[in-house]
Amino acid sequence: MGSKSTAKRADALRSIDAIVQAAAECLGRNPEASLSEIARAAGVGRVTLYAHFASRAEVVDAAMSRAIDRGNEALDAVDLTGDPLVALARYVEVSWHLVDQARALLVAAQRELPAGRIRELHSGPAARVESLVARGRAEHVFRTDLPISWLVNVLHSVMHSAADEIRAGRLTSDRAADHITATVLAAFTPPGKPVPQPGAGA
Amino acid sequence: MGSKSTAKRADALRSIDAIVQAAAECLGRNPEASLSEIARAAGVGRVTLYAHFASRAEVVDAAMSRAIDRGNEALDAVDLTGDPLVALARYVEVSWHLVDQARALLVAAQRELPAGRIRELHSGPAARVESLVARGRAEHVFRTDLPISWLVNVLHSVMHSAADEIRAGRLTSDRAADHITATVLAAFTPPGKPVPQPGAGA
DNA sequence: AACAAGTCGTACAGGTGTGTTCAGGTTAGG
DNA sequence: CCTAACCTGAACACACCTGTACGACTTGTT
Repeated sequence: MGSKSTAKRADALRSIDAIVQAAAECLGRNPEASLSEIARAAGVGRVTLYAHFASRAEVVDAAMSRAIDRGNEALDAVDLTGDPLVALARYVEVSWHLVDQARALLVAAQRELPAGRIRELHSGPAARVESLVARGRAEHVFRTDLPISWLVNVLHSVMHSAADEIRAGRLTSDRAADHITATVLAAFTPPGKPVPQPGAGA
Repeated sequence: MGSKSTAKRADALRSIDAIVQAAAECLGRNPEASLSEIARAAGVGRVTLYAHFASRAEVVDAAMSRAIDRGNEALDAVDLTGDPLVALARYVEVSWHLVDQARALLVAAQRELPAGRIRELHSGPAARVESLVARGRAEHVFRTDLPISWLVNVLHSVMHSAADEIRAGRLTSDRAADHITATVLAAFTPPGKPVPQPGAGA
């Protein structure tokens, strides 16, 4: 495709980037942040924002896409092979606070974007966890008496739970990952089998 | 205190009740439902609402208080003594959809009411679960390597998780309680001990 | 340098929600 | 039955957000 016709100026690209970044931050704090607020946080005029994004939905979409891309990028670097227990711990370590920051943003997206678009954006990261859980089940490490979708949802719920506890001042960031993995690994253990202990390898 | 001076008419009391009830329903569906919407749902003029509640915050507070009271009432009828595992299962059975309905309402409250008020309203139900979890820990049935507040939060998170799954059509209401208890009991199991099986009693 | 692209503040129009006021109709309760 | 309390729709003032239009100024690119 010819990229010559729409040769944007470096100036404009900088503005767009600042806007998307500010949108991710503002919407991450408050899903109903106004465009004025976002523009101000980006250090640009409100009119400039409208010069690059036709509607609020476009801004939300851009911010959401950016967050997903960042997340995918970080998760690509994580080794999810080997012992499912260890792999899951590695996954949690990287993604728990990513998921947290994206939560409020997701709320904004759910109100501004069509459901299909949400699913489209979310399908990438979701598939990663689902296949890991499926593998753990096949290897008899994770329980099979509950649906995969349920287990994945529980994982995300517990990560959100950690974010809540931190906000409430009842948990420190450095202990969050440990709490999450300890909880989830126990929740994923097949009935009758002993809950894995932190020290015990394999 | 003289209650004679403010002898409200039966008419007014009926209106107030209708408003609070409608508020609980509307805010339960949508945390940012307008007062017009609530008044309409209550079958009452918008002005009438303002005759009884000075501000939006007062309406939210009344709706929230009502929901908490209802919840407390229902929970008072639940026997939380005996085997903590069974007691927890009984608690989940009654409260999981109660918690769900109150969730959106809580979101509204968090935006309209001071944090202290929220904590005040929420302290009653919270104490109940906390003491149950504490007892389970004392009896070596629940894990002690994680804080009580964390375990309680996980319980609530998993209940929300179930509500999400139902809304997404991946879970039916009748199976929700089973999924929740199966998950939470495993999550609460001390490391090294086997996770309880549904069929196995005591 | 010079033109186009970008940015800016201001201002306007349309929409929605919040509180308040007012005059007139309805109903409960002594 | 009769009064005061209650309900009502309509209307107003205020605030905020969205989206658009305009003229003037600044900046990047060639």
